[in-house]
Amino acid sequence: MINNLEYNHKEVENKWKKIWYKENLYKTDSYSTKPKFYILDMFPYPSGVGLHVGHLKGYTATDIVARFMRMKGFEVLHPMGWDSFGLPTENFAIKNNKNPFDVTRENTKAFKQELLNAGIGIDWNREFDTSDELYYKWTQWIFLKLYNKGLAYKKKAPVNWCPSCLTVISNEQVIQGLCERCGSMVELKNIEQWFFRITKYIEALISDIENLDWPKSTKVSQNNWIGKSEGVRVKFKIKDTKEYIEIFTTKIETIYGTTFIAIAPESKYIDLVKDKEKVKEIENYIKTVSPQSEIKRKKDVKTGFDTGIIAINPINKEEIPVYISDYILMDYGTGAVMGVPTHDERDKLFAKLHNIKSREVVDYKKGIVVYGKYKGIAIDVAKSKIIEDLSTMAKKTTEYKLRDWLVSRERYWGAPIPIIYCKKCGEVPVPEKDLPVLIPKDIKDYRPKGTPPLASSSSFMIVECPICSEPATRESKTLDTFVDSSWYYLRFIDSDNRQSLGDEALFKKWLPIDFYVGGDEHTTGHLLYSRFITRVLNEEKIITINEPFTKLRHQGKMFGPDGRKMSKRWGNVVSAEFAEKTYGADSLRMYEMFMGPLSQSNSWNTRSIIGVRRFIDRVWRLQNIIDKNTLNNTTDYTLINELVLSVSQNIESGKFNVCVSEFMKYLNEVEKIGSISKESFKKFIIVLSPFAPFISEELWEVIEEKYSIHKQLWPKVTKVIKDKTNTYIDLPIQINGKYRGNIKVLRDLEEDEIVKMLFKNLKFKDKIREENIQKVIFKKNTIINIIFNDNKV
RNA sequence: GCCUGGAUGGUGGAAUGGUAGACACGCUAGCCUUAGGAGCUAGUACUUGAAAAAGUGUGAAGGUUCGAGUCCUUUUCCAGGCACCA
Repeated sequence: MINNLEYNHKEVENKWKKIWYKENLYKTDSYSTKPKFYILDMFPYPSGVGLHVGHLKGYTATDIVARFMRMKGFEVLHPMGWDSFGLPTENFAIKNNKNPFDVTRENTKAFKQELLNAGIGIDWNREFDTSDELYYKWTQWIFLKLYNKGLAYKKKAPVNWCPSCLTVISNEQVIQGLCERCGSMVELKNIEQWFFRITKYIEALISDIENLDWPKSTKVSQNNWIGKSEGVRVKFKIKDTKEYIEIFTTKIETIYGTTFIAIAPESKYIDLVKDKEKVKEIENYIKTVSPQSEIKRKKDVKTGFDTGIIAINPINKEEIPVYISDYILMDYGTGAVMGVPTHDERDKLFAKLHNIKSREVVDYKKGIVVYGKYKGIAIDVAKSKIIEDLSTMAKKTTEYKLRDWLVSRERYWGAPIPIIYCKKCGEVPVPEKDLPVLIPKDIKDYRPKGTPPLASSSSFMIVECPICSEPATRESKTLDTFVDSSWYYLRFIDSDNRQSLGDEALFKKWLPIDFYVGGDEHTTGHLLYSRFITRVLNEEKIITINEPFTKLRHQGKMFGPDGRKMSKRWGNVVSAEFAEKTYGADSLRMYEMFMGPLSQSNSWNTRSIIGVRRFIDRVWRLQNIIDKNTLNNTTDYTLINELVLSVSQNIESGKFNVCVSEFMKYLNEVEKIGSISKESFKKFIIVLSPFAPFISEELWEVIEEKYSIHKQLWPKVTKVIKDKTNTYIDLPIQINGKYRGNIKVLRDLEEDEIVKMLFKNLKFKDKIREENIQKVIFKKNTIINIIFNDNKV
């Protein structure tokens, strides 16, 4: 038997986590008539490193909210799954000379055990991982939906190639020119790849983010990534020909200052050069700059080459030179710019290097044009006048930075793209009845080689054409793991469904996700892709929502005790297992919440967790001072009511750190009193249970209540009663706006009564004179501020 | 360069425009103990003071207000994101 002097977390946790799991305590009834609440964590890659204390920060927060909402009478869906396809798992398998299938099984098992150890309340009936055949069948099915709508297409284009991962990666996976996963410098390669047409939904993605309850910074970053800008395309005629070069600018008001044109090395305008000698020289120049990644191009040196072509500025017929330069990006605007050295830093650098003249045409401080036809006119006015003057040579347009999503990968561990190539019929989608297209297991060497590993399996590759039955071959590339994670939140609603992606009525009932928690590193990847896929599935009438995540919050990072990112390299990883063994899961959970606001990053502090552990021990000892006679004690009643009220409010506003301090304050008060009524004790452990599920369940049993505390309703908050202990309050006194102390007054006492009291009060009467009062500011039961018309106080 | 957050004791952090520093860590002193990395009590922003108390104080400078950590303007520094996007 567990004694009541010392809290034995190991024993208590072992006992309850088994019972909870066996009885599936957190099972969600899909068809419940209660109001629904769908709360979700960004599901993890089950990497081999195991779960560290940082992972648990977000999971604990969602667990607290889930438990709170459950007790508030909601049917709560809080599921968990594993993002097991993709590079993290595959690279881990390669490194350890294992098979990705086995690695996934081992790692998900370990992760799941850690979540059980931490007392995270999940409905495990709905668990899946993205490499399950039954899951990726529907990933492929979604691909086919997009294919049939013309939203999945193949094209040859310069794409990002990671020379270490030996695959292409999407723009979103390139961080400052480096591969997100391995940090290698990304190269540009001109190869054929599969894309999803996310750009078709670009305006909806911009406008609909507005009303979401998301952190402002996340909304802003996503919009910056989409990068909408309004401007003008202008045609510059080539001298002595009928040809044009079209440029894009957002500052049409500076067109009078154009002293050159610059085009990208990949630009088709290079064909305008007819001189054979020049063409050769240009080809040599291009070899030195292209194709290569942006980071390789030095930003302070803007190389270039004079093409010899002369362009004519349509606004003033000036003749200007056309250069090729590596600072012009092919895939933005028209791949050509008008060079205005005075009003653009990059043009200035270029002009300086190539001795091109410049001219100031606009004064941005004064907001007026200072050169040309519209000298002295406000910029806004001049803009539209110039566009008018250019007439057919100019066209207002909108440009975006966002490109279509590159989804194919030259890797093994992903969902095969369900396409068949037939010599007769061409590109043929795999019929729905033939899904899933399974990953071949007969591949000896699945490591990346630069060509798709799937291509080495003849049993996989050789197939009958679904149309003509002639021999055909399969597409051997696999899908980006972000395709898997762009729809996983739907599958939890109906995870066992074999007939469809999910039941329509259940989708309608459970979507959207009411609360979503995860790292902010997914802002321009996962979160954007999910919004896109949600829109497509809405158009296909599979779901009825446009936006998947109504409310989103990010958990901050957990750094090591040394303040650095937790990493094997620094030896500063604090494993969840270690923290649980030493201090107990409840202490760990409460400490993670107590450290500060959820969104804030913190360093793990091994010393500080002691404080929470002490609190847990004191909660355990509280059972010794339960007093049946305290039942009618009004202080006891007031205290617990205030606690319930405050914890409710602070959970709702996501201030879990304040909740923990409220529990501590309450305990301090109760210990001072020396006893607690059984009713208050029950309420106390109920409101504590979302934070510390183990000790509260054990104490619930100790006081002989019926299993389980986690099935109880949240205590109702009754208004704090006015009673004798509450009649007097400490009213702060300000004199000339400065705090001078408190006086004890009757609750609800009016202003003049209090002023009278002050003149009699020993502490204040010598400092103030009645005839000098200029003004009194009074807020009932809050503050009184007396202003004197002399400065003698 | 652009965007977004921050800046409060020795530390993590509290604070609907109304007593700044709650709560906790650490530290100091005392008690208890064979022992303490256990427990209990008291103290702990800074300056002056034995104390009572007084003055100062939320990165800096202004402003609004009876009253500002909180609102407004300017500015410095730190963190994060984006970045040759015309």
